[in-house]
Amino acid sequence: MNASSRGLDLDRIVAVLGEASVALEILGENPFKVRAYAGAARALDALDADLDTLIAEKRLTDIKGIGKGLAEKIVDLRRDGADPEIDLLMRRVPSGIFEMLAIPGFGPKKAKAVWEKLGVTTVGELEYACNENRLIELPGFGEKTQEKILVGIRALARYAGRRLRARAADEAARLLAFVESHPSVVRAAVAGSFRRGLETVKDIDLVASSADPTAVMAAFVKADGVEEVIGAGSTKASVRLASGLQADLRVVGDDEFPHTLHHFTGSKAHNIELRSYAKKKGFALNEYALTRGDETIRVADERELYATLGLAYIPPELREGHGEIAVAARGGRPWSDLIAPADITGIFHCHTVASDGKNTLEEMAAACRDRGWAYLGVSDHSRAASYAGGLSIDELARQGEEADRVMERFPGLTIYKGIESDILPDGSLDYPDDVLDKLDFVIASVHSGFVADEKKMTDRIVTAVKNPFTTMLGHLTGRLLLTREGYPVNVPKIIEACAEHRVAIELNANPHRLDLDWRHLRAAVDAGVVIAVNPDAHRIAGLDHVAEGVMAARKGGLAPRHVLNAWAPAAVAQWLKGKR
DNA sequence: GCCGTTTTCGGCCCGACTGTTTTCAGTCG
Repeated sequence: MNASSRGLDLDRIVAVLGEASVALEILGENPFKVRAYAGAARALDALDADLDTLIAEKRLTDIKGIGKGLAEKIVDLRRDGADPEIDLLMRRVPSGIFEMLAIPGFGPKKAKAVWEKLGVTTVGELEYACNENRLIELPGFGEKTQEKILVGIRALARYAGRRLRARAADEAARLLAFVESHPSVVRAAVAGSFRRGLETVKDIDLVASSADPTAVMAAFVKADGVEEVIGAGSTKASVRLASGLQADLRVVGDDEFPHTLHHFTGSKAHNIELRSYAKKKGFALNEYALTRGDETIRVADERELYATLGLAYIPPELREGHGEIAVAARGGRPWSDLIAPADITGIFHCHTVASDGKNTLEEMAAACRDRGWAYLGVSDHSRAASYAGGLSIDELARQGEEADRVMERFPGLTIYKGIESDILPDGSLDYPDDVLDKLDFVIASVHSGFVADEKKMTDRIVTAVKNPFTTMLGHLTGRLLLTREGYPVNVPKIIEACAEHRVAIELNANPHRLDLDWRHLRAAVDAGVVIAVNPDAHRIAGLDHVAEGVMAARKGGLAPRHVLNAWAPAAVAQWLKGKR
C-alpha cells in the first residue's frame, strides 16, 4: 500500500517530529513529552524496515519509543502529509524561531524569552535587537550573552553545516598527534561521530588522559590552526579551527579514560540506552566510572566495560542506538568479525582515460597490484553517457584487447572486463545483449533522467535488476552527501528484486556518495544480497576510497562473507561465472 | 508521551561550562 502523493517520506516525518519536539520545549511543555517526540524521531531515523509495511500491519508501536499516540501521528503524516495536533502545535511557534536555535549557546529557553519579551521571531530581528542593546534587559541575559549571540550569528553564516568525514580525517590525525605529543598525556584518542565512522561530521572530539589536565588544556588552545577559543575549563576545551571545524578536547585521569572515551564516542542514543540498561542491572554509569552502590568498578578498556555489564563488545561503528544493545544483551552476534580494509581482495568499478578517468588501464592495474589486490574490474561509462565520454561498441571491444595485453604484464592480477551501463528511462541497458554477453560483469547505474516519482524510479531500477546481464547495481539512490538528495526510490523493494535475481548491490565508496547508505545494508544482506564495496575510482588516488567504503560497511555490521570483493579471488571468479 | 523480570503508576541519563546569578538555569554533548 502506497501513501497518497500528499504523504511525507520518512526523512520528512523524522524532521517534523524533531521540530515538534523543539516547539513543545519552547512552549514549556512537559520535558518528558519533549523527549518522547525527540526519541520517536530518532527511532524512525534508525528504521531499516519499510514504513508502509509497518503501518499496514499496525506494527509501528513495536518500535521502541513509539507508543499509541505517536504512532497515530506518524500514520497521519505518512498518509496525509500532516497531523492536526502537530499542525496546531507548529502554528503556535513562528517558523523563524527554529532557525535561531542553530546559534551556538542559544537554545529553546532563550528563544522563548526573546520571543515573548521582545517579539523577536527571526535571526535577522535577533541580530538587530542585539545591536540595539535590548537583550541585556532580559532576566538571565547579560552583556556577554548578547555579545556571544552576535558572534554566533556571524559564525552561522561562515561555518554552516557539516562536512564529509574524509575531509576531516587529516585534521583529526594532526590534532591527535599534537595531544599525544604532550609529555603528560598517557592515552589519547579521537572520539565522537568521527570514531563511529559516520559519513559526515560536525566537529572533532578528542579524549586524553593525563595527570596534569590543565597543562594539556593550555597547550591545546594554542595548537596550530586554532583560530578561536570557544570555551576552556580545567578538563574541557572547545576551539574553532581555521578550517571552520570545531574541535573539543576532554582530559581526565587515566583510570577514567575508558569511560570518558566511551561517553564521548556516543552516540547519544547509545549512551542513554546503555545507562538505562546499566541502571536496570544495578549499576550506575557516567563519563568517569562504573559504580555499583558504593563500589567503583575499574575497567582497563571499553571491552571490559561492556563485559562487566554482561554485554558482547560493541564496536564504535555500531553504537548508534539501532538496537545493538538488545542484540548484545541476548548474547547475539559478537561483531568480532566486522570487515576491515585488509580483507579487501580486489576491486570493481574503476574508470580510465577511455571515458572520464585520469589514468590509463595499465596505470590503474599497477596501482591495484601495489595495493596487494588480486583483481581489478574495469568499468568505464557506457555509450549513453556522452557527457562522460562513454564507450562505443568498438571502443569497448578495443578496451577488452587492451585488458588482455595489460594482464600479460601483471602476472597474478586478473582484469575483469566490465562496463558501468546507464539505466535508460525505460529500465533497459544501453548496449545490445550480444555486447553485454562478452563482458565479465555489468554495473547498472542511473546517471540521468532523475524523476521525482518514487514508483517510476523504482520500477525503472527493478527492470534493470531483472536484466540477466546485470551483475551489480551502482550507487542505488544517486545521493551526493551535503549536496544533493538521492532520487526517491523504494529501497526495500529494490533489495528484494536484487535478492531474487542474484544481483549484487554496490556500496559506492566515494566519500561524497557512500551509497547504498549503511542504514540499509543489514536488510540487504539479511535478504541474501551480496554487497560490493566499489571505489568508483576516476584516478589512482580514488582507489583508496575503498577504506571509506569499508568503514560504511562496518557501520552496516557487515563481515567479509557479506562483501563480494572480500572473498578469496577464486570465489569471486566463481560467483561472476555463476551470473553468466 | 513512553515504558514495564520492582508493570498500568511513577519514573524517565548525566555532568561540564558559562553567565548570570548569591545558589542556579540554560546549553551542550
